[in-house]
Amino acid sequence: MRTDYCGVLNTSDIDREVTLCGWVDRRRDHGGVIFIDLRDREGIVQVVFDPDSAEHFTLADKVRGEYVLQVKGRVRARTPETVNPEMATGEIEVYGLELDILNRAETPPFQLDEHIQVGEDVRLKYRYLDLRRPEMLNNLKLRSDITAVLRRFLVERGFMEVETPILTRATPEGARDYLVPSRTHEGKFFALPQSPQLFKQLLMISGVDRYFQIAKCFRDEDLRADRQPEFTQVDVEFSFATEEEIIATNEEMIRQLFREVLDVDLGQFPRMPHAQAIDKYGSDKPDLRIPLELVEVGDMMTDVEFKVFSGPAKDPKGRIAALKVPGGNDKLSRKQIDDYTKFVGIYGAKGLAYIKVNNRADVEEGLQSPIVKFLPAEVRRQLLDRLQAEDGDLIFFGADKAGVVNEALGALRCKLGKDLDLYTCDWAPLWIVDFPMFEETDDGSLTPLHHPFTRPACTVEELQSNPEGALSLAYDMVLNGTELGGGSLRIHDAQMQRVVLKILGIDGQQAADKFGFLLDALQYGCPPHGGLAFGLDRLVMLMVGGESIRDVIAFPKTQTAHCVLTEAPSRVDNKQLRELNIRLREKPQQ
RNA sequence: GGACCGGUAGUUCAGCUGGUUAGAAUGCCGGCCUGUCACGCCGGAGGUCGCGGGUUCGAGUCCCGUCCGGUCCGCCA
Repeated sequence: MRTDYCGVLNTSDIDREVTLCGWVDRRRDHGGVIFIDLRDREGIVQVVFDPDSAEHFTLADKVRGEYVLQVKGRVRARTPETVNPEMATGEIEVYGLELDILNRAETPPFQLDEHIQVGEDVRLKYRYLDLRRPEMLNNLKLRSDITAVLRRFLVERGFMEVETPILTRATPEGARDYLVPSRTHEGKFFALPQSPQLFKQLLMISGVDRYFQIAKCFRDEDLRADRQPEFTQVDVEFSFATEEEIIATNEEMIRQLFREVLDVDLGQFPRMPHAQAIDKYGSDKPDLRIPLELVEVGDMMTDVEFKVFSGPAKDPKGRIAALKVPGGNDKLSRKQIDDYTKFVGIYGAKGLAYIKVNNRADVEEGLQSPIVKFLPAEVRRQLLDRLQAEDGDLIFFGADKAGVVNEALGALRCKLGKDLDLYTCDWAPLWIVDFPMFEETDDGSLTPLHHPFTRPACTVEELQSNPEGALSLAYDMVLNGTELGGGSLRIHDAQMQRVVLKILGIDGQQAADKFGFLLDALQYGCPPHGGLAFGLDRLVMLMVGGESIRDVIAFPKTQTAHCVLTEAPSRVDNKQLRELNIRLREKPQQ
């Protein structure tokens, strides 16, 4: 019977008899002594077979090749002069007494050494070997620990885990759905859930007043390093709770998670209104580790002889913001500034004006910039005062539609933080609150900033008279510039729900078609309720310090939503297609 | 839908302005040595330079197309 893990053995185990199972990680044969680095999910230990051991000869015959082994042996200290404490195999070794070869193995297609970076496609094709690497196994283990802590936290507070359907109904808005054709209902389709949102609201009506679920969600949109087509939400909902209770409970949950898993105290999370986040950071998920802020300077630019500035300054939808990089003169070369100009171009900025503050006291000669000649001395002085600029500072400007300025300077702020390593702390959590209810799309119509079931922070009458100005009772948890989770109080009143849908351009008939079951349900005594959902993959990624959620998902997809390992998606038999009443337009190529 | 980076040995990469037989490290195979630990030494095998087309006397290298992997914009209520 398996009793031990290689990697957790230490000096306190000396003289213990152990049974180990694992893979041969490396093998050496020195002076008749055979050394095997045996790897299991916890790490590696060196097993020694000396020539006097009967098992030695079993192995010596087969000293080539790869194996899955079971070893019985005794833990002992290494002789001090031969121990290299920096080596992965540590201070102890196992003296092998018995050896069973459980299976043969091919040489792995790539080396599992930690110091060799292997390409993503090879790793994914042989994911089962990639996961054998300690850092990947550690990521999976941490993910398991994290869900264990979250489950325990929620269950202890009376939350009930309820599973909701994977085969469900297409929702008309939001992301593109993954569809599943129905065999028994010709021409009809299930959709995979983008989130359990509506089901958890229905559960509130059922009286499940504290619900949670660790739920798979599916969205057929293009992938990113932090976006996979299937991902996991920690979904939580409360009946009869205030926004304050919901925020406090979830904040405590994340705080406890960090305390237990990482031994990190996150402290109390600050709260910031959405409008302030946009003003100061150009983002609704600001990275507060970076001590840079956008400063509004549009008011002093309305009359300057520089249309790039005066235009947006006079445009009610325009914005001019400045971003001061303290000491940036020395830190940033001309080429880097050019690169940043290109960088903000990605977000639609047409340029990136800047001023180098060489001598703050001399506004005539002390400022170095392609644009400073357009600014009167008085404006220069005002500008330097407002930014509290000092000699050596570099000031970037964004001037455009507000959306472009926010996107561009918000992204530049994060890039500068990273490039110049400006981080002031390891963890910067916060809540974003007071979201607008709607945002305007390009064609002038309104779309929900959160989702159409979010409760407005106003009455039906106020909402109808000024929908653009309405705020919602929504909140996002942000950590280090990543949106970890978001939620809201929901609409529990059928009348309010109809009004919101109407503002979104969904009339009664459409609403009945699309959300009829929800509107019906709201009439049967829906308690006031609200909740939120965390992106588990992003949370785990941040906690393990990963760059991509692929590193915390056992079997992720590539950027084209392809599984290199199973080669899914794949063609299916014509028989299957016929049963589903699907005919392909073109003959599939083999 | 778009921008950018990459694709050369099992793996990680080098290969300049086009010019002999495409290299290194590591892994693999064989031998030697050795309480070694990213051991060491000697030898060997291993490549349709992603694919297709074009330019050229000549293409890994230049051009066009395409596929794959990645980063990002759009998209992601």
